[in-house]
Amino acid sequence: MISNKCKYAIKALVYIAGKDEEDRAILTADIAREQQIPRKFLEIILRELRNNRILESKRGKDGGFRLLRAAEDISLTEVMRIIDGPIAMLPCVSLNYYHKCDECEEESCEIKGVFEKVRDRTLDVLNGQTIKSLTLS
Amino acid sequence: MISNKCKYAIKALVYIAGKDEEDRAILTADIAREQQIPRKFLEIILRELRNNRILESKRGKDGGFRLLRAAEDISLTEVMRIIDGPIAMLPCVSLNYYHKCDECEEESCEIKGVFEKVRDRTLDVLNGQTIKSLTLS
DNA sequence: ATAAATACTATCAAATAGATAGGATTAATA
DNA sequence: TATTAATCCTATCTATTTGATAGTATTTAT
Repeated sequence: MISNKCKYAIKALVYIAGKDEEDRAILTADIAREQQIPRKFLEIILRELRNNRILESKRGKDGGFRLLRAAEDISLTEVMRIIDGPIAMLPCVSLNYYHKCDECEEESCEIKGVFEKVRDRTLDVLNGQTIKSLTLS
Repeated sequence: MISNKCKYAIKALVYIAGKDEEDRAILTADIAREQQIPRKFLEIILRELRNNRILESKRGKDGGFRLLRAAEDISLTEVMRIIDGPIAMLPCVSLNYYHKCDECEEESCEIKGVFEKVRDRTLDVLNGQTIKSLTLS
């Protein structure tokens, strides 16, 4: 399962992308209210997205958040990896967070192959998705 | 990611299935040693698999564990669901552990569709797999 | 100055992960 | 019946993650 935090992050980004034509920074409070996300928790999430160059923020009056890039250039997998880390089901088949299992040798691992296939089929679905494509659905 | 516990469970079952022709109960200590799994932790896992009718156990001298069903009748998903719970990435798309998200209405959820596809492609891979098929790979 | 926003720091509670310890119970067998 | 070898059970523990809240500092437009 993805975490609530990750779900909130995706929903917040889709919400911001949906307000794009308004040409103003989007408020944490608005997102929190509309998407039913705990406000202070959302603050943390938005700051994390800003620190990872998904969002830009402006402080003070008329402040808020905007997408730093076009919505079609922000992939779903990028957001998921920032918030939750690996997408793969085993560390030893992760493309972005690979590390060897302590207890087993990969050459003789009986389960690695299956989870490589799961990873590939999962990425087949996720790789095509962007904040833009989610906004349209 | 699946938990270590789940990985241990699968590996233990594959190990037991591999010793099938020997017609004797398999010891926790042997599995722990061969598969490099912490022994006391493995005890808990094996008991849990027994409680869920995957394994049978015999106590006392000459005791140990055996598969309760044929290895080809124990699916990978069944084991994963016993140990880790849902396979899906969102509660609202889980087939076996469904529950509605607190904060969103499913009819208007922008992300549900994608994660339904992920679930389906994941199960396409996992559903064909059994403890037997893993033993052969 | 004031108001309105994000930024930051600290903290917290509950759940989960990943175990470990120690003794109770059961069963085979000498 | 004593011994040995195994699972069973209960309790406990530490660290991490999840999901969040509180309070204050800082920035910015007007």
